[in-house]
Amino acid sequence: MKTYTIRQMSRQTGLSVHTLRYYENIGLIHAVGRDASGYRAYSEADVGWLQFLLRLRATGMPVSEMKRFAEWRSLGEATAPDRLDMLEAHRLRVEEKIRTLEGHLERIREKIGHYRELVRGSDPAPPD
Amino acid sequence: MKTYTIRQMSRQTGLSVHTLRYYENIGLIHAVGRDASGYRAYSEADVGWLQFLLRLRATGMPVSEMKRFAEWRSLGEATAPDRLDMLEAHRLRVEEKIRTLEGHLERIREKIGHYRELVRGSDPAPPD
DNA sequence: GCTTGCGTTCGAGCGCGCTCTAACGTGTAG
DNA sequence: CTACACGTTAGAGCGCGCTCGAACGCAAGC
Repeated sequence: MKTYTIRQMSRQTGLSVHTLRYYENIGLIHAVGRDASGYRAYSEADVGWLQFLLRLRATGMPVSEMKRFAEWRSLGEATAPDRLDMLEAHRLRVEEKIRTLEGHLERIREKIGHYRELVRGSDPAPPD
Repeated sequence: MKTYTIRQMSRQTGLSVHTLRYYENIGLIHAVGRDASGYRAYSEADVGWLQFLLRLRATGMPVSEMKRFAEWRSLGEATAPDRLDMLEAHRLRVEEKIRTLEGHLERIREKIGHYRELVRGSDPAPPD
């Protein structure tokens, strides 16, 4: 069974080694294996889990909530409904966030339109 | 010419009065008028500007960048091209961000699908 | 066997964007 | 004239999510 050092893990996930240890400390990553000399030995499953965590982070889930999720996960399948609820709530928030961003984006485009006119209008010596 | 107290402004924008003063301190809002007793008297233009600032914030522009924009704005029309450039760069970032979020969202939906199966499968006594 | 490099823990520090406190001035109602 | 709400400033403090430093251990090459 292939394992990864913390450095390899850092490269795989883009997280710093500091952050990897931090995530473990605060309970986001549970029970990372150790090799003979006490070094962390991450499994493939850990890679997948971290990538999932990063997805949650990237979509704006607060670390505190990710912690709850991680806790439930470590408690086994009985908590699957709770995790499902959390994910669905999160999905709604992300969908809402995208809609909001799209609204803002449209207004920013309008603003850019105004600026384009302004800049074009005040250009010294327009071509033709 | 209608003006607003800081409290009215707070209600209009959703920013706290603390934050309104903070924004002024750090240079995001320039030259707010004062009434006879030294109280801030925000103009309609200030409202519009703040709403624009909030749009930039909500789309993830860092305050430091907003400061540069505000500075340029206070320097007059000559800086319009700079502001246009900044807005276009920002627009690209927002568009990219939305795409990224949509990608993550899709994977989260898949995860939810897996959880639904898991939860459904382990349900005690499913109906029919 | 010593250097070099990667690993360990624990705890302090930091950057961002606010948020709040203290001490004090203003203005209207009773 | 007093109460009380609302305003002012300068500056300290905070919550989040890392990020880094100090002091130390293990291991592979010269």
